[in-house]
Amino acid sequence: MDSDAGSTCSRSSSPDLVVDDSAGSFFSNKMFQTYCRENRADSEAGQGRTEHCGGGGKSKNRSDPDKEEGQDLRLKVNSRERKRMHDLNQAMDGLREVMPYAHGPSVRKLSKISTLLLARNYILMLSSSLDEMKKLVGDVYGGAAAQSRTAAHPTITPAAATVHLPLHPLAQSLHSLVGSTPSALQHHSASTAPHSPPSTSYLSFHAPVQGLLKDPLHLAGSYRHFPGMPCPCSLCQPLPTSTLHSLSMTK
DNA sequence: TAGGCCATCTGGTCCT
DNA sequence: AGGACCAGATGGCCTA
Repeated sequence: MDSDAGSTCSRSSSPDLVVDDSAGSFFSNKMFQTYCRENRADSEAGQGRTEHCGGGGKSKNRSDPDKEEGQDLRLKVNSRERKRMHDLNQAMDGLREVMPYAHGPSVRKLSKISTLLLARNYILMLSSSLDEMKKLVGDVYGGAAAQSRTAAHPTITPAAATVHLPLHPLAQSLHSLVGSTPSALQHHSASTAPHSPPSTSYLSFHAPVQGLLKDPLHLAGSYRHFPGMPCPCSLCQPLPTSTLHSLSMTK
């Protein structure tokens, strides 16, 4: 397809570039070009046919409304499909927003496949961290509760302890998770149990997924981790300098 | 320049 | 019948 107008919207998955697909801009950009091209092609084809048929005006009159109807249908279908894909991309952007990688104008957007793979591993990492934390809290406050009972202190339930005690170190580690947009995950941490400090494991891929990409650090080529800012967080520390360098990529 | 990623078009299939 | 979903094809943009 000739999609010259695609230059204006070829990276339109980000909300600010998404072309309003509603009726107001129905013929904007590519749609307009396609519409013009098809009209031109049709008129040319119509000319050719009339020339070829040698004045078959009747058949032309009969076929044109059908053709226009078909065109309208095709345009409608195209528009719906475009809108569907835009919605999908918006959802993908929403997912990117809550993913633990640096967001910014100088940072290249995660690709779709990278977003999905990172999301998967992020969820797996959070799940295992949550399990680990539950275990730890159970161990610590199981003993603490027994002690408090003997000391006539108010009983602290493990759930309450989960909410209060480990918040400080976790808040720090959360910083490393959310990168430059710590607020992105704040509602998560507030509504769910706190998590243990993240490991770097969520950045790498587990065996079944690994085959999808050339290397486990394929993600690294898609975004920069804390651009321009040395990050002392636990997530960055274990990574060798060379790895961090390969992680960074500017536009 | 090759390869990756993407948007769009298009035809097919399934569902309501 | 109309709409949603899907996958293949195509062409543009960007980066190494």
